[in-house]
Amino acid sequence: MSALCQTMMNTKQTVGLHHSLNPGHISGRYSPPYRSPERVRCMTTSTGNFFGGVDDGLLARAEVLAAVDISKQSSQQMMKHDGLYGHTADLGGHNATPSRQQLQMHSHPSFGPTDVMLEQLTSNPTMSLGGMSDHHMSIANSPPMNHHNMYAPVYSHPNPMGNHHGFGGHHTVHHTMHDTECDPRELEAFAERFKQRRIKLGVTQADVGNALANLKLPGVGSLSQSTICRFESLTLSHNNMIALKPILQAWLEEAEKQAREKKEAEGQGLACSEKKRKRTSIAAPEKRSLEAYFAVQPRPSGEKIAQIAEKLDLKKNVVRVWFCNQRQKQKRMKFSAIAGH
DNA sequence: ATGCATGAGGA
DNA sequence: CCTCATGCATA
Repeated sequence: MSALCQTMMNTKQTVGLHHSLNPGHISGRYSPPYRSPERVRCMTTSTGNFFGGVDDGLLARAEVLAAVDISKQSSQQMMKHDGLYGHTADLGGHNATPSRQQLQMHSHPSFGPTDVMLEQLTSNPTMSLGGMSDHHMSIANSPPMNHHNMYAPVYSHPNPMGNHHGFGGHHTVHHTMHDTECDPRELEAFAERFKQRRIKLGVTQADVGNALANLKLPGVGSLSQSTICRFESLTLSHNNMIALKPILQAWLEEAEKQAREKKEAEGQGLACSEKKRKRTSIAAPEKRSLEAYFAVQPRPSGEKIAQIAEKLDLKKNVVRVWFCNQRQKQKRMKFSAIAGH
């Protein structure tokens, strides 16, 4: 098991924040106001399955057949389906995922300097959902920060020497990985403790996310409520969990320290602009179909995706993204084999 | 808590 | 186009 850990821990990556995000001009999949006309169009007028959810089994089978059929009649080939991860194990185990670095700074144009008052680090019971705003600014990664820790939140360069982590000889390894344990058990325990203490402090997940920026750790900006939530519920990739742990740990310690010393509330006023993104909602029947397709081919080719999209009356990009997200989902800790404890 | 989406980085 | 880390919007 330790070997397993080793193999999947060789991804160091940044915890930077990106997303400069612009208003939802994107691709016109969402209509600005209210309910978008598109979001539910697939519910009743869809291709052929308009059954509320009666026979799933049959439907699923039918869809699978359809999927196979499609690939035959038009592609006549299986393309390159290399996604062999029907077995819930890999988590990037086989592929020594390199790494990535993503850091970029963007501060909200409207709010420059960000008042610093350590606000959210400790919040008193009176209010807890202080900053729902989005002032993600972020990091300026600093090169010289990685200690022995291979999971430094930010790493500065691609590392030319290659094999930094000996996942090749995964067995005699135990070396430098103290505080950044790759042990799922440890992570789980920490996540649990973290949540408990966070709640005790009366801080919301969103607060934590925003407060992270105040820690001013190199390469660490704020995070969303989503991410904090996923960390606590272990629904992040193993590597992601490991990368975030030290950061959240740092916040926790800092917050508890300050909670001890002082108690003062502060709200950071942040107005939100007008940037509403409409979330596409894929109706159940279509979703079931997609799942069926996914079962037989987790990584359909672009052409196949187009076919599926047409068949389900969904935009191709929506289908593509759905598959991407589905694949990612499989790799999340909670459901991956290694997390099984 | 989660579904769908964006974007960086890498082939 | 994919993978991954993340986020907005929403159930």
